[in-house]
Amino acid sequence: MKNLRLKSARAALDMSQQQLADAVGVSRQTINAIEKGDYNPTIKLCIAICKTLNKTLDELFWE
Amino acid sequence: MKNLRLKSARAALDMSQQQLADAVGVSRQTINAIEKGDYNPTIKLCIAICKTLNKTLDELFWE
DNA sequence: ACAAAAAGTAAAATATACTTGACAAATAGA
DNA sequence: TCTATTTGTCAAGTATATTTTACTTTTTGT
Repeated sequence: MKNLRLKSARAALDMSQQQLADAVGVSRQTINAIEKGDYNPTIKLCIAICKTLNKTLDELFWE
Repeated sequence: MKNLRLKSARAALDMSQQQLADAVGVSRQTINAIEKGDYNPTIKLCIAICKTLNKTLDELFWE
């Protein structure tokens, strides 16, 4: 299932996938894959994404 | 840095590392390493741990 | 309509999460 | 003290997260 909360939080800051990827130090494809939902990032990356987007783990990754 | 919140939540349910490991489907060494803090589990595993211990991601893994 | 940027996707390579097996140190109970 | 359980730790192997390159499709701006 897609992570629409992540996509939405990124859009709210007007960031591209590339910009978010650069900010957290991964490739654009990794961000794309996380939003697409077909895999399982590390918690460290999730936390970096949350901090960049001013959200918490529960807000973006809790089910 | 050690994850003492995880260790504490596990102790509160009187579970051994082995029992938690079995409950979430990983090895005991993986649980030990996460509590020891010297690595970076996947979000899927973190969520499984949280559900088993009746906690949320923010409670156990947010900084 | 056109061009440029952003997003979706895929295959092969690399980095690292996680397993297995094993053993020592620490803790708990009789 | 003695034994059993739990925890800490290590090395080698396997599974998978992430990268790189590359190409197509979709969206955005003029």
